[in-house]
Amino acid sequence: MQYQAPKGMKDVSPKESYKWQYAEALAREVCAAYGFLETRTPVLEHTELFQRGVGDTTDIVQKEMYTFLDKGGRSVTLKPEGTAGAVRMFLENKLFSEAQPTKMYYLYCPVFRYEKPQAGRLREHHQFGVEIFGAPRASADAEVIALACALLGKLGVEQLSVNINSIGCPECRRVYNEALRAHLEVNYGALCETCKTRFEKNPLRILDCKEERCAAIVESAPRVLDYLCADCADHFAELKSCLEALGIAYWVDPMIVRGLDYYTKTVFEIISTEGAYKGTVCGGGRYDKLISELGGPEMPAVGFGMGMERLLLVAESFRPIPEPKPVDVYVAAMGGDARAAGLRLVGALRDSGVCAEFDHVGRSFKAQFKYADKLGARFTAILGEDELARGIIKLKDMADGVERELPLDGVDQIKKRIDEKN
RNA sequence: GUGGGUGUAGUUCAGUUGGUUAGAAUGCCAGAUUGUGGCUCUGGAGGUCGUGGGUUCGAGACCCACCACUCACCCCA
Repeated sequence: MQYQAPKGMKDVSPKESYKWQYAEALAREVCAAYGFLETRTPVLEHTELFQRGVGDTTDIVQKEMYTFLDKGGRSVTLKPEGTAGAVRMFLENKLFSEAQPTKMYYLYCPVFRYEKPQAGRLREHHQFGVEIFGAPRASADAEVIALACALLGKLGVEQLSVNINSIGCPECRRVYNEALRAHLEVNYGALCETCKTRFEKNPLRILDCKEERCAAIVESAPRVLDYLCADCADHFAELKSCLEALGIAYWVDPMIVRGLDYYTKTVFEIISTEGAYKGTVCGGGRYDKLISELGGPEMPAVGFGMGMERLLLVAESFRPIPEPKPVDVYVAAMGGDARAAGLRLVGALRDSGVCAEFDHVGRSFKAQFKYADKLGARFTAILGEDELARGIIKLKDMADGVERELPLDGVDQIKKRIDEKN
């Protein structure tokens, strides 16, 4: 094979695009019901945006970004996640001066991370994400969680677990970090190498470590939830009661910390617990400091990102995605004049909203029938010299083989027969 | 970045200790039916055996390197 897509990048072929369109249509439906509007931002942003927004210490920024110099010598980066670009758009368009909150979503947003690809994790993937800016109350956190659950429900994903946690604001986190360090210090020698470097920079991340020895140490560590300040504790309590009000079952998982530095207070993950693909489908949280960190006003924010490739894997492990409707009528014409008449018929049918197909290969009648069958055509309109001379077509019902003569210009009658069938 | 597995037709795969012209199924095209699909039968097209080197009289098979895919780890969606 001479050319292939770059490593970790995958095509969506015409045969499978219906799956994406199905999920996208449902996502738009849910977003509309929840009052979110779509935003579209560039695939590229200035590198500083992510260094500042995602966090210099994260693995994403340190080693996973597609960063390069453009012809003007500026360092630009393919989006490694969706939020920073949305915030930049919000600020650049001065949307903060409108009535708040601003609720928006993005669909099929390509994001890039340079890492070794594996199941459900490519170098390029596409995100569905939502953000609410300017909404301090926990009902907003609950709303984005509810939105995610609603979409998953519509896709047939029933077995899921909503895991929530709070990592507090910078103030209570500082207190907690000290307590955590004090606990970890005793066992410092036993930590894995990466965790030793995390110890100074970001001890919270050690909670997330999958190394057995680290997990053992962390087990007895103090919990963030016990160190929340009054404001953050209230917020978390409010979140729980909002979720209860919305009828969303949840688990509090104090080990969720998320990989991005910008989170404050609420963090959450939605995990598929059954089916062929188990794992996180949706992750998000609150990031009250990010907008000001990127040069905007002090304004709270909450949102989530959902990898669409993974979403489709999960959805399909529960229930097949419905295939699009097949061709309504295949027009099989043979002979020069008949083909011309057939083309006119196809055009007229299409104008009236019928999905009509025509032969562009030069197949025999027989082969055209075969092909019509392959396309799943409900009807085949037969138009040969005889029919043309009589000004009719024979409309064959492919399911029972019954043919019926209809006038060649009888688009309405053909359409009526098709509508009866649908 | 670390460690495993796998690369043979469009696809899924056989291919014996290294031995003639690399096979099957499926899909595609055509014919049987000169104007009628699905079922059946017959035929056809389709392969630089991932790439490059090496061992050998002889390599799809053995050795080395590279590339790709894939799974796990790290991390994360």
